[in-house]
Amino acid sequence: MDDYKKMALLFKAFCDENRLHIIEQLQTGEKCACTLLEEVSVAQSTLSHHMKILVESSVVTSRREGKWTYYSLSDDGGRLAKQQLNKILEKSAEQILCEICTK
Amino acid sequence: MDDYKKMALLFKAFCDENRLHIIEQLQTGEKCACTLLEEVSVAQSTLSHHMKILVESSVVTSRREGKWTYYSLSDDGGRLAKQQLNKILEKSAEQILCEICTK
DNA sequence: CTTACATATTGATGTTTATCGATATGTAAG
DNA sequence: CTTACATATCGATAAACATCAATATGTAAG
Repeated sequence: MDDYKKMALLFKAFCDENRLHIIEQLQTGEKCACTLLEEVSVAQSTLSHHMKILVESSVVTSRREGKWTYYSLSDDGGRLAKQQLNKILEKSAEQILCEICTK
Repeated sequence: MDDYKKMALLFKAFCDENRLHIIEQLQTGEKCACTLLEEVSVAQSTLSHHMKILVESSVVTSRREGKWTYYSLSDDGGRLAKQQLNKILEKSAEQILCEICTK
């Protein structure tokens, strides 16, 4: 089961304080890297590194427009993350039955 | 906002392949450490380390019974994780409106 | 075809994390 | 109060990761 590797990579998006901060900044809409750089106090190269991880995890998408790169939350990525979380936390039918019976 | 630190810690539960494997093993119900040790190919001390992280993230609960420690998925922890994921991925009302308008 | 600017990549460094073997603690049974 | 067994903690090590400054790439304007 190599699904675990992919899933772990997906959740890495949410494992770093700076990335959580970046994601929160994107809640109000698309932002260019230079705007994010003002909000998050890291070096430009560090921001670029985090953006790469976020895009690779599919949680964020990027769009180039001239000199600027705009980032935004991906609906598909969000859906995938929620779906994967549900999947990994889902209990088997037998366990649920078992819990009801022992109440 | 120190919420980020807590949130990052919570999602660390899902950032490691072995921990994902362990969580999946718990989907069918409570299991003792020695059973998990047979499933996941790591040293006993390593398993113990992962179980500590899982319990501290609130995703898993532990229960001691004699010599054995039993672990199971926590409903509260699962709820919290889902809630936090929804929170961090939630878009602002303005952005949603904006997206509708540009369609 | 330079210059200026935005972003990406590289290389180095310190920190965190996963892993293990060895040892300690905690618990039940003899 | 030993012994045996389950789990936790400790100390060391290697791999992964975040971070930065420096440099490269890519793009538009002069």
